[in-house]
Amino acid sequence: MPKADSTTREHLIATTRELLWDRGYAATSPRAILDRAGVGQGSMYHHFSGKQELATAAFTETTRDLLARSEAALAGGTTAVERLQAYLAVPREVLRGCPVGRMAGDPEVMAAEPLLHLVDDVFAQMRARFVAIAEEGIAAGELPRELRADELADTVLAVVQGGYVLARAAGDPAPFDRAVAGATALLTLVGKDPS
Amino acid sequence: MPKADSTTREHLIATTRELLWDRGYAATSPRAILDRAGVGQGSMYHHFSGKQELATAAFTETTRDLLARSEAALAGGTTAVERLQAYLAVPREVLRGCPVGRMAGDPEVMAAEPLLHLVDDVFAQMRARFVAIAEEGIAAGELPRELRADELADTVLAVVQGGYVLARAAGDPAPFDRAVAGATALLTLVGKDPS
DNA sequence: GTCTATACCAGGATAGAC
DNA sequence: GTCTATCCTGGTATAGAC
Repeated sequence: MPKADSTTREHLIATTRELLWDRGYAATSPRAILDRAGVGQGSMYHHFSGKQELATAAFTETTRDLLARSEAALAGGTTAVERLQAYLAVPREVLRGCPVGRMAGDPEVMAAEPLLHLVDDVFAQMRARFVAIAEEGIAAGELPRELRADELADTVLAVVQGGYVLARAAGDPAPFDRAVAGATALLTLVGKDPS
Repeated sequence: MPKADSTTREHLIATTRELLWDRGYAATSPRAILDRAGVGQGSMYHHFSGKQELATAAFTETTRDLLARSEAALAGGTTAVERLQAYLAVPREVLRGCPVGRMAGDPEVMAAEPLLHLVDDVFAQMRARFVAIAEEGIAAGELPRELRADELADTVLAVVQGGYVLARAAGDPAPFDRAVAGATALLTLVGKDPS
């Protein structure tokens, strides 16, 4: 496999990643990808079987990157509360939406097994990570025993995903920022006074 | 305007409401609406200028209903914490998604001014309601003064909207339920001990 | 008012030349 | 490997009969 091969292929993937993020899956047409990438149809159908396979390759990279950056953020604190707050505080392109969460609402994604699985998998991995952190916090007495680790994990995930929804609806990142700030404050309050 | 007029019109609207909820706007074709409603193209284009106008009429009814039911839930408690928790506890068809929030992710909705405005407006009204409730709670000493009412309002909204996203990604309502339960627990904890 | 027939454009995939 | 031409399908809207 020559080097030139990989170059066009990677270019198509990079272009597709951008479009998937901005428009979702259903609204990203092969034509739009090819126009933006500056190549003809032949290139795409040479490297991939079609739209779905290209999108899957592109989205696989996107999920890898996102998980890596989340992991980096979680490493940024020492206590459980600090680490969850560090995740909430990650800088995000709010109005562009979450590159992963956006896919969950796309009806065509629901019908495309490999894509659906990737979305599911990202959230499952983040959830597992957050559950472990919350459990440590509860065990260490940093967080009240009244909280359940699995519930808190999904609450944190949901605040971020829901914040994106609210921001997009308003055309303004402010609702996202407020939602995150509110969750951060709640964590600080319950962390301050473990019973 | 004769009665028969209104009947077909309302039938089209009701059918469209169902499809918008299940598939979103972009994925709801006039053909699908007409097939399900059992009428021809002529009926639709007689009563409405096209897909967008029909969808706007249908979605207007959807937002009215949703706001009414939210309002009913908020009336269900006495304290601020109880009222926000009552909203979180409203029974929802989780896997079907939020009929309003789902629209926020639809690229075609972003381009359809009247629809976008309706989505924005629903969240704005709910936010205003929640802010008022949270302010009362803080003023009454039920909620700690460290919390900001506007932030808490969006956090509650975001938990619900994000819960839908997580549930759809997983194909399972459990993440929604956990997210809501976690938020409910946090509210109880901060409400128990106002500083 | 409602129907069917038609028109037009775009999405997605294939064929075959270079 | 990549390009262009072509094909088929379905979304959306219009025309005109009943």
